[in-house]
Formats: sequence, C-alpha cells, structure tokens
Amino acid sequence: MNRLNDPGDPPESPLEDALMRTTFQVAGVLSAVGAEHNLSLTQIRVLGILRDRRVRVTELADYMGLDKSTMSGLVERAERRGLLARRKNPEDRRGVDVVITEAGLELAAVMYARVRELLGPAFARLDQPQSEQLAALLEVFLTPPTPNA
Amino acid sequence: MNRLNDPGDPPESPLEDALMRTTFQVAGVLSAVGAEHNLSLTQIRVLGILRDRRVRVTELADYMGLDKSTMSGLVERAERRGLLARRKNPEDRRGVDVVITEAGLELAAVMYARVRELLGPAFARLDQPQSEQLAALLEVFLTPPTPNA
DNA sequence: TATTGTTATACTCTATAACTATA
DNA sequence: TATAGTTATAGAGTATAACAATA
Repeated sequence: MNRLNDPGDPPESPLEDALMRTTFQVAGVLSAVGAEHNLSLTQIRVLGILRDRRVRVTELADYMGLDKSTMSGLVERAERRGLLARRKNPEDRRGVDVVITEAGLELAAVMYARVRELLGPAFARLDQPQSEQLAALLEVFLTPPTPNA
Repeated sequence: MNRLNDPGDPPESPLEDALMRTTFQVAGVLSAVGAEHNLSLTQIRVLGILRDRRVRVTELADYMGLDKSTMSGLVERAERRGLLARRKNPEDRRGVDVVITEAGLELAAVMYARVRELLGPAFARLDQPQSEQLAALLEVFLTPPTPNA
C-alpha cells in the first residue's frame, strides 16, 4: 500500500497483496480450528500430511522445513495424545516411521470439516466456473517447488 | 457447496486442496525469510500491519486473533530489538499505541523484497492476464470477512 | 463496574549442540 | 565416518489468571 522508502523496493502487486492476505486468512482459520482442539497449526499440518502417508521422522522434518529435534518433540507430544504412533522402520534399524492413529484420523476429519465450514462463505462467493479457474490458477502458481500438505 | 458432516469424510475439492497448499507454501516462504532475520511469522505480520498504521495493543491483538497478553510480549520483544515503540495514547490514559520504527520499516522492506524474490519463480509461471485474474478471484474469495495484513 | 495493559505461570514450538545406535 | 533419532537447553510464542491504573 504505502511506500515510505523507495530504494529497490518495488510496490506490492495486487496479486502479491491478495496472496498474503489469503495466506493469513486461511492460516488464521486453521489456527482457530486447531485452537478448538488444542492443536497448533504445525500439528494440524502434521496430521494432514500423515493422513495418507507413513514417513520417517527426518523425512517429515525436511518436508516441513523443521529441525529433526523439533519434529521429535512434535511427534512425542502428539503420540502422548494418542494421535500418532512411532513404528520401527523395518529396513533401517536407526529409522522411526511415524503413523497416524484412528483417533488422529478422526480428529483430522473433524477439523478439516470444520475448516470447510468456516471457509464455506468465502467459497460460496465463487460460482462453479470461478472455483475451477481459481483452483487451476493456483495449481499453476504451485507447480514445481516445495510440495506441501 | 459445503459439506459439513457427511460422515464419510467428504473429499477435499481441488480448490480447497490448492488453497491449503498455497497457504503452507506462502507461509513457508514467509517463515524462511523471517528466520533469516530471527523473526517469526507472527512478528513479520505485526511489522506488516504496522507499516502504515498506529494501533493500540488490544486492537492489534484482536486483529490478529491473539490474546492481549500475547501481544504484550510480542511488542516487548520487538521493542527490545528496536523495531517497534510504545506510545501513550493521547485520548485514553490506559491505552498504549504501537508504532513501527525506522529500523522496523527498513527490515520490513528488506523482508518483503526477499519474499517477492523467492516467490518470483512461481509468479513467473503466470502471464499478465492470468496474474490479474488470479488476483481478482482471490479478492472475491477474500471479500467480506476477517481483514488481514 | 468495566476496560487497558502488564505480569506470573505453564505449556508448546523451535533451533543448536551433544549424545546413542546404527550404517 | 556418516546418518537417524533423542535429549538437554534456551528462548520465543501462546493462553489463563490475577493485578494496577484508568474510565
């Protein structure tokens, strides 16, 4: 919006601006839903990733851009709550696989349904062709880098 | 368009899916850029908001969906680093306004430029009409609720 | 009485460094 | 030697509860 210092500071484009606001809005909804279940945004993402995958601790840490020690703690606390479990990796005896439990799956389903509910009004402002187009454009935007949950 | 409880766990729509991934991607870039300067995503957002506004502690907390005590701590740590400052509110002697400093503005500019740099390749995959269309569709999506930074 | 902001407390999240057990 | 994971530590982020100052 405003540019107090100009040097090498290109004005934000409408797209950049909209993208930032969208990010904070969606992240805000995710955080709010997580808070209803005492889960952080990070934990929500972990559950989301593990819904259909069994991954090793380090793999998960790299995937999310966190240190392995951070992931150790995240897994430990989620395991204590019965949402995840650790399994020995059958091929590498150093390795630990992380899997989601039934309770974890159920909680993930509840939360993602709630996210859909909260985001519903925003989605409702787009008609079918617009939704498809937005999804398609976001896919282009996302294409190669950083696969996410 | 929204499926609340459909016990069979409604499949995510392509749009929902793309939106989640976009959120985590952009948030990831913001976090990474913040990490280069020892700033959290939250602090980045605070700086972003204060770039063109002077707001009270509680107002800022409500705006970001955080408790006022949390905001107190955030402001305190950012102030200690010289990025923000507290000012007495002239109209209400209980009130404290938070303002960004010159150093804070400079750091914000540096970080947002870096974000643009990192997101550049993704933007580059969209031609001009596509960029405009994506921005327009996101605006529709964002329209009424939760104003953000 | 109600509101504004801070502080005390108790967690979670996070990275760094050091450690172990494998490989 | 190198990698996988854990633990110890320290600091930031977060909410709840209690508080002082002001309204």
